Amino acid sequence: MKWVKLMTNRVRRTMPLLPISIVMQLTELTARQIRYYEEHELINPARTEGNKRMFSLNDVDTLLEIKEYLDQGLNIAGIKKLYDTKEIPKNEKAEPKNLSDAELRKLLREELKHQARPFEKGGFRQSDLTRFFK
Amino acid sequence: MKWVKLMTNRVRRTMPLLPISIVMQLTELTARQIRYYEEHELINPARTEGNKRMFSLNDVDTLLEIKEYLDQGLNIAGIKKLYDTKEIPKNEKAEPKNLSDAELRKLLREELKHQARPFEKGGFRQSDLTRFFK
DNA sequence: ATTTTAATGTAAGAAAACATAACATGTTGT
DNA sequence: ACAACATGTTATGTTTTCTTACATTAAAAT
Repeated sequence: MKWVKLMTNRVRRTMPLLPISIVMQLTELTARQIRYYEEHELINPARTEGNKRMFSLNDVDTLLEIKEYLDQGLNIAGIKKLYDTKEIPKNEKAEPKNLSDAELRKLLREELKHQARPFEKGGFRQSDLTRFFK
Repeated sequence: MKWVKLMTNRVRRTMPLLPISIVMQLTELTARQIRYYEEHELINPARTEGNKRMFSLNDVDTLLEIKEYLDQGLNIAGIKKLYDTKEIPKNEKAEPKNLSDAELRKLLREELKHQARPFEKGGFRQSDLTRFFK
């Protein structure tokens, strides 16, 4: 059952949750910029069935990085080279990748349920999604 | 500076990030159900300028709770009574609430920056939003 | 000093996602 | 059988996001 931990860990950071409007607020980038960076393959946000971009927390991280790099004077090409050079997460390809989105979300919820949280100052919630984001 | 910790802690759980489509997936509730629960004041999702609902992680938690309670045979009225009875988080009102959304997001980003993360198996990110969700 | 190029701004038109409202349906309790 | 509750469904309008194309601005190259 070790892989479940690894899995949910990866899932919660890679699950596409955020629409572009929120990412704009979080990163203070314009939609144009975000799409431009995608065009140049610095990010690869998921798409809904209707073709709308959906971003993961990892995507947001990357965008914040890109912003910093640009501030530091790098250009897109340089940043891309940086990313291309980064060692590819080897574990990534070893993991069972053939899980549907639905299955992954179910996984998340399941672990939610089974990790009963004792109490909390302000109430007595039974479940808490936020535990999956660190 | 202690309140910043408290603040970001509260912020990351109450910041409206998720559109209803994602919440539907996360909770396996229909849009109709979610709106119905809001109508009966079990949740109170934020709204965009254009009136679209935006949900926080706390909202998702609450929805998962509601689902469980309904499964357990409670009805809306019962659940509402439960929530109304819950002690109101006293600290809530003591905290400086007069911060704009923009300021709160800035706060988040700032703390991101200053908490430089050493390294990571798969790369060398400089910032990481996910740290704000636990 | 022009001219390119890179990054971003802006506008138009179409489609997706979401809103409210009204009516329909299936369950449960009386 | 009826009433109330929870949810489904459909219609219609608005907001958000998409792609594409052209404009602008600043830096780099000529």
